[in-house]
Amino acid sequence: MSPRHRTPEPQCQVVRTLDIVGEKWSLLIVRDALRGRTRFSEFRHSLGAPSDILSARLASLVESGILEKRAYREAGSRERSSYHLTEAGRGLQVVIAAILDWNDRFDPAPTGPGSKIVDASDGALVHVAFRGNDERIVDADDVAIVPGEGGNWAESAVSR
Amino acid sequence: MSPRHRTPEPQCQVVRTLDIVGEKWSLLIVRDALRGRTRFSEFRHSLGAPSDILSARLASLVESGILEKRAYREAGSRERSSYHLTEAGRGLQVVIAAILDWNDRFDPAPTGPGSKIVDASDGALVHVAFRGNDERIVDADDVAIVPGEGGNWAESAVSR
DNA sequence: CCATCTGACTTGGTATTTCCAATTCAGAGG
DNA sequence: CCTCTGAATTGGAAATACCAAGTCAGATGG
Repeated sequence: MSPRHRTPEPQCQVVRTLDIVGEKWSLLIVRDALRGRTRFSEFRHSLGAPSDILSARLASLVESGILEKRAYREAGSRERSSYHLTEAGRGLQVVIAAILDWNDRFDPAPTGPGSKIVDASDGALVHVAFRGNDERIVDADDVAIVPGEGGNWAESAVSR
Repeated sequence: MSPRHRTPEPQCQVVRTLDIVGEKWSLLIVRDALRGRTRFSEFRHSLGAPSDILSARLASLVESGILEKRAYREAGSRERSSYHLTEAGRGLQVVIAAILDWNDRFDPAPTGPGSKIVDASDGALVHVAFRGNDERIVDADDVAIVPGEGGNWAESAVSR
């Protein structure tokens, strides 16, 4: 079940991240969680995912520290589990937001955007951008992705 | 082959985007393309993906306007195809960058980051952040994802 | 020309993953 | 007990990915 542990451990951040949220439904669960959903039945209804994979994905997201499992009890029901974003899970908001921005720009839904990102204080629209070490905004055309310390890009099949 | 066209067309931007780059290998191909790779053999070597699915993914990325197919000819070889990012494809750099940032922060590779994002002019590190309508940086804790015009979040299984 | 080489696909068979329906399971309540 | 409800599991069908081998087109070379 777990692509969470592989041999050897990949160094590419994209591969590492996809190992955590790259399986089908995983990122949509995170999106739903960011929308405030916490329960199995809520995810099930809003996503329409099969219950067996939903069950598996929730477990795997808990295992990788994206969600945290808590117990809750509704009056007249037995104890059940709810799933809450951890700090790491909330951190994925930027990734989701980048996806929203990208899609609005390059593949907008005819009915208009399903979600938008706003400043919680005033409701103003917010977008994702590149920021330098100071608070300066850097134009997307001026940034480049270059190898880091752990990066051997030229290697074959190891950049995974 | 094509999840590119579905019934009905999903309004959630995340679903729409995953329909384009959510299949296995797709986003890694984009990452490689951002690193400057353009040829089938280059993708094949650096990714280690099976040639049949690499072939299918390249075709599907071309079809959805992320990559553009061009012909090239190496001295002493027959004409072949190379794959270049379109504007939409280059736009995915922000998404990739957000993933890099997230992974560095919450799941860093023991050997150090495989890639980093820099300002091309001075090589300084650059990060992904939220930006308001002016050039003001908005703290991640102060942003919220809310329904847009096309968003009926409460609905069941339609938020797909 | 016919044979051979090389890189880019295809193909055929197997393994893995997802899907779906039906079932089980754990309590709560009658 | 018997039933109800929501979460999780099971078994089998379908889709997807994987792997090795084969094709195919055009260059090179006898």
